Amino acid sequence: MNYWLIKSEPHVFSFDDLLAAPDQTSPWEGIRNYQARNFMRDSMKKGDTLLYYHSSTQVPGIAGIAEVASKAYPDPTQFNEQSPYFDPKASQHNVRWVLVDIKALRKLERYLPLAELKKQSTLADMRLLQKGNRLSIMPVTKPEYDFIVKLAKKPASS
DNA sequence: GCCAACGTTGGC
DNA sequence: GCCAACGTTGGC
Repeated sequence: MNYWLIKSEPHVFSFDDLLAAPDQTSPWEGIRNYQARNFMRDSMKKGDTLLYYHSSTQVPGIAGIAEVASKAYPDPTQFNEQSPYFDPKASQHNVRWVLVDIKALRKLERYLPLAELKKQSTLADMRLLQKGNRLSIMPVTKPEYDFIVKLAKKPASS
């Protein structure tokens, strides 16, 4: 069982949107970064646990817990000229991008802002918090995951 | 295969 | 909107 953090811009697709989707499941479209793609293609397994992170928003942070609901398969938006994720260099015979389905499990007891995560010495080595990190999918260690779940159960400290 | 130019991400 | 950091592209 692996743990991952995935980033989404909430104005595009928030954790609440995922909760509201049929069966709380949705294809996770539009990943156009090779490192992130390779994680999905090579390392993600159905049933892996996901921390759902909101980026590019007023208060970035972790909103909820989801799981991988399928293995990787071709992202159909790469073939769709109408899609913002269209990739002219991709074709049915030359699949460039894959995706996995994700399923919302539950919201965290409270939203965990990035600023609060940064204050946790336990998380000092977390990939999310490293300078210049731009990956939209990144591995999370089990200790990091456990700590974050526990942190969400505590009231926010001022 | 180098690397400059350009594009994107994402916090602030 | 700014800008640092990083990724991608393409000429050579």
